[in-house]
Amino acid sequence: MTEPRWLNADERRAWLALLSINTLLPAALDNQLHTAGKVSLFDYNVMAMLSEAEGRFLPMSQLAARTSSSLSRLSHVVAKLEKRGWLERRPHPRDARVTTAHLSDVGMATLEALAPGHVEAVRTKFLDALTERDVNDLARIGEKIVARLDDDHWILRETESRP
Amino acid sequence: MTEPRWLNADERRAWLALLSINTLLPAALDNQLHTAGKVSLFDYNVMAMLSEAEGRFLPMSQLAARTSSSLSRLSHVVAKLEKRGWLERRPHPRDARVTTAHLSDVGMATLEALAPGHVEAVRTKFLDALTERDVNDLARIGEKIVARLDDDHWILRETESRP
DNA sequence: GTGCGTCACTTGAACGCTCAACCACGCTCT
DNA sequence: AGAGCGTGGTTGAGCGTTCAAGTGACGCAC
Repeated sequence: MTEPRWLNADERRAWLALLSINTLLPAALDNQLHTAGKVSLFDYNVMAMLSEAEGRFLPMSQLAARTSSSLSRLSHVVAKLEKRGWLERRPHPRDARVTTAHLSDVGMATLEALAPGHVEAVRTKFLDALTERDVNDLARIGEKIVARLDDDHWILRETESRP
Repeated sequence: MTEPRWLNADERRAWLALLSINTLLPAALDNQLHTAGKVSLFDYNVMAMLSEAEGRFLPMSQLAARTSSSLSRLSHVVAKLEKRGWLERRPHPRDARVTTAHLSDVGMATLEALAPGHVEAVRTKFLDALTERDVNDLARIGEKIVARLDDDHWILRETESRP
């Protein structure tokens, strides 16, 4: 049983900052989205990911990967959004195990109505605090951390060349 | 109504990475703490902040600030930890409005038992992915973001010289 | 010294998330 | 063809968080 390596000053600063961001930033963005349209940040993201997909639909498991969520959490949320008429679930034609979530026209319209306020909030709460160089550094560092947590996370494949 | 400024490539990368980290990192650390001792990351942090305070106690509102949480959330959690015998609530002697949360000896012992595994997890899930320079950059950038979200957040006063 | 506004918290209900159990399907092996 | 295993997804219970409302206590004005 060897003595653990405690955090040095910079490590502690980085960790505490990340921890704070982690609770403050989602809260701030949730807040804006909730007052603008009774939607959580996660709800928004689910719809945004669908809106960017080919045909505006994705299998549940791929949608879960794109939102970094568990299938269980996603299932509950999709059920909620479906009740509001923003999404529709359909069985996959070739594989009866998979369900695909489709963004409806109403859902797309809702998303488009919410989008400007949301990106504006992302800017004012977060990006506006940073220089261009900071943003670049953060993207690089952030992706390293994501890779450590999930080495084939989809965001790592977005721009990368495939073999 | 002007056209909103959408995110450029780097901004999008930084934002998506932060969003993913935000869900994956707490989940990973929660997991480790929960299997090691039925404690959430937030529970741990509450106790850690108390352990570092003078006399191992803090008024609820200061503890809330140090954990970036609402007073309501903290109140519920402190009640839970108090039931486990790790904390104790006492009225403030001079101001009857304030309650102070005191870390008990049992709580301190629990924290010390959990700490090595926790910092190890912080390293393996997060810090080990980064170079020394990355850690430094992240600390700087992270603090800028925190400042934007809450301009007198306590972590910004830790090392800074006071007027 | 009596209102009256504010501060520091607490509470309960509604909602969201996690975890474990479950079901249905497809694939592989024999 | 059928047994067994892995995959994709759903469900319900339990717990955690948020939100709005409520309770005292302090402090300032007059």
